[in-house]
Amino acid sequence: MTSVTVSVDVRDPTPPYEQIRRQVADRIGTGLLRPGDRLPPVRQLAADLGLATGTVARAYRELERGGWVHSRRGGGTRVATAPPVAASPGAALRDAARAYLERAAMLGADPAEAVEAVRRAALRR
Amino acid sequence: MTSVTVSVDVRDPTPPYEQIRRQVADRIGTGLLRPGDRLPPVRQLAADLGLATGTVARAYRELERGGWVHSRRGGGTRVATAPPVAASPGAALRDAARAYLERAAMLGADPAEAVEAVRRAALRR
DNA sequence: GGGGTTGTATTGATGCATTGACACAATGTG
DNA sequence: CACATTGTGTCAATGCATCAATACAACCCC
Repeated sequence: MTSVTVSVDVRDPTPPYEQIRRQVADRIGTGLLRPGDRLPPVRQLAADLGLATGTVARAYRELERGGWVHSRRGGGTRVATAPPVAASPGAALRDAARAYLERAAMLGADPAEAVEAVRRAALRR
Repeated sequence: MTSVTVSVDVRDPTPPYEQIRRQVADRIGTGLLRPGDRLPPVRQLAADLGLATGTVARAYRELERGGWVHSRRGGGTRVATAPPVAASPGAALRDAARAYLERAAMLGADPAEAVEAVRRAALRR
């Protein structure tokens, strides 16, 4: 039951509640967490991460405000039925590919070079 | 004189000094900023971003602590002669490709699919 | 050398994030 | 219906980030 797919880096100046918020939103946006999936109780996640329950509660509150999850007293917190972004691994892969191309362009590489770089990196595995 | 390639998002809970630190470190790591290149004076960058000079000074201090830049009173702040990471666009592109593959793997895509996704995304331009 | 530039340090004030403890409300379960 | 679970709210205390203003120190250039 190591479970939680969330971690907090205490050396990162980004507030812990925001680190949690981002990771959960990302996992929903990529479809790794799907509508209806249950998140850990605030107390449990807080204990796992070494945080106060209020901090995790803050993260869940922000996620709810963004439409990512839905919380109910006694009922726990679950991924919303209609998250704010298309949530499928396929769409996420397209997004990642597009972001990578943009990054490559910033580095002065044309699309062909970008593709080639991925091909080469894939071989190195 | 638009100049500075740095921006701060006030809605991001990440402290401004850290946002600046990351962007500058990234530009050095990608070779977009090269050893000896001059960074804006703290006062000017602070004015451009709407921050207090102390906040920018904090960012520069952290960058110096990390070996990214070197500051001298009256002499300004310049990119260090030997930044902590290999600083060339080529190396940065390889890093980006590797990171993209890792992300794709997290999304359940094998390397071949990952390459194909980039190829398709490149066509859409 | 002199004057402007630039990084650095300090101050007090303000707001936010977090902690730890506690209580309460709403839901689920036997 | 009881009881545990779970989210939520409150509280005071603590630390950090930021601001604005000021002063100082080291460097550059004419």
